[in-house]
Amino acid sequence: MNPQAIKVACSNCNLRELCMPVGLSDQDMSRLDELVAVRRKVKRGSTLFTNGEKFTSLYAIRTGFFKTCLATEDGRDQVTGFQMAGEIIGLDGIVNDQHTCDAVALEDAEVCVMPFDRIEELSREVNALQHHVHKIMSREIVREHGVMLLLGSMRAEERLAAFLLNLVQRLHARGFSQSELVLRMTREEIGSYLGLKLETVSRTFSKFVEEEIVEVKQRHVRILSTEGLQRLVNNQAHCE
Amino acid sequence: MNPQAIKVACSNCNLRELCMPVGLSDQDMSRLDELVAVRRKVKRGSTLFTNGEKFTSLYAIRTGFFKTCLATEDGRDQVTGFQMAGEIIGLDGIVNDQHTCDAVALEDAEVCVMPFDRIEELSREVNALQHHVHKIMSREIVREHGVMLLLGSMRAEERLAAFLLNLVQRLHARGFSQSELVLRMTREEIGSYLGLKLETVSRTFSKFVEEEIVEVKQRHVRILSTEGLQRLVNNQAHCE
DNA sequence: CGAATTATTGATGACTTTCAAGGGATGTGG
DNA sequence: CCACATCCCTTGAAAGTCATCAATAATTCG
Repeated sequence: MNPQAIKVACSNCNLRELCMPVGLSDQDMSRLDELVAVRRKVKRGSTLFTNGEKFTSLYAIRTGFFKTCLATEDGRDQVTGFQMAGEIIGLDGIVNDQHTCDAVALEDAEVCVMPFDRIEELSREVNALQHHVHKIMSREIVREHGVMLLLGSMRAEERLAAFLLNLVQRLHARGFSQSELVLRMTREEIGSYLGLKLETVSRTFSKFVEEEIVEVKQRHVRILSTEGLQRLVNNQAHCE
Repeated sequence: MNPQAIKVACSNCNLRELCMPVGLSDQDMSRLDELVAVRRKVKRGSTLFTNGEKFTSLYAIRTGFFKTCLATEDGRDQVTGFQMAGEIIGLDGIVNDQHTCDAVALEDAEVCVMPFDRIEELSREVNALQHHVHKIMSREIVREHGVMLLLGSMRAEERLAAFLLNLVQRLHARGFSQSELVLRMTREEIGSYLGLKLETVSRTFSKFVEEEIVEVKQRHVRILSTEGLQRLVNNQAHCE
């Protein structure tokens, strides 16, 4: 059986509270089932879309873990985000009808493909969907403001602490532990996201271990003191 | 006469190509005139909206110049953008029905107030408006990706060069010079946006002057070598 | 005109990067 | 199932970049 032919139904999806509007009538909900054209599997290491590619759809992550990253001709490189189940990617492509970054699966993944013209069509008829789409985009804008604050005003320790707290909080919202996590990305990818070199990320992890804030075994991280991380992020030391 | 009572019409506005969809029928265009409830004047130094304030409207800048900035309780501070005539601000407020940053006028300004529920209503009926709203939000997301690249991977000179090029390019799109500009913000505000201290911004300006890339007299900047700035931004030196 | 804000410049120091080397982990093919 | 190649991570030493502290000058605004 072709996996792409599997009948898709948001109304039955256990992630729907993450990607869909809440409080829909049954009628509206069943209309939303039309949103997802197909599902698509993406192997670890391969791309869901790439810079320059024509934009057609938004993608809701069902399983797996992605990074989005910019690569300029002159060799600069920036991870702009890490995305997990229930999150929507592809918003960058709307403005110029083509994607402006790469979305790379960091582990085998599956996404729901939602053709954007269908989203716009349904949005005109289902008010809750319309508003939901607006909220998703606004949320991404606000998230990026936070990253700008991080990159613009935090030191290495603070950045990594904020990063870990953010990750674990999102994982917890998905039913995972509040204190344990498995990083799906390399030190280099973390560094790129945080505006640091991989050695700095590694050293900062080591420092946290020394201070008994976390335990680290390669990509397995156990947070021993959430407050310790919080204190770092809220540090007043470097502010006027 | 109450200035807020002035009859507002996007269809006659000389900025409409900047904030409105293009290629509308006369009929749709006249419908869009309903979008703008009133205009509002904002004195230099005062805020259009502030963090925590209830979100009601998006704002199209008619005249003047704004900064948007985040301020956390622990004293961190980050300018997230500078906005000029024809640009839309307030998108951050949609997701949680309240603004998450401050919008401060850096010179006396006037904005068109567009109640968001009216935008959503009209969006359902005028497809071009719906798509335009999506594009504006997507554009903001892409812009922020660019800022992340800047903050995450560029050195001071490169950041300031990119900043100047971006500013002058936007001003040029509004009919101003390609080579001369008046900064509306302080060195500290530039620094906050670029993740640098004001002294570093000042020093970097001085270095550019020494290298005869720009002339600087306080806030008046004349670009002598756009290519020089471009070369800095596209520098391969710090990339793998 | 004077106070306050803004900008410049120098000296010093902190933090991060760069360069380098070695150890572990992972995965593939024999 | 082991061996080997590759990738990833850690750690040290040195260098570079930017921040901080401080003093002065220029400008703006009431």
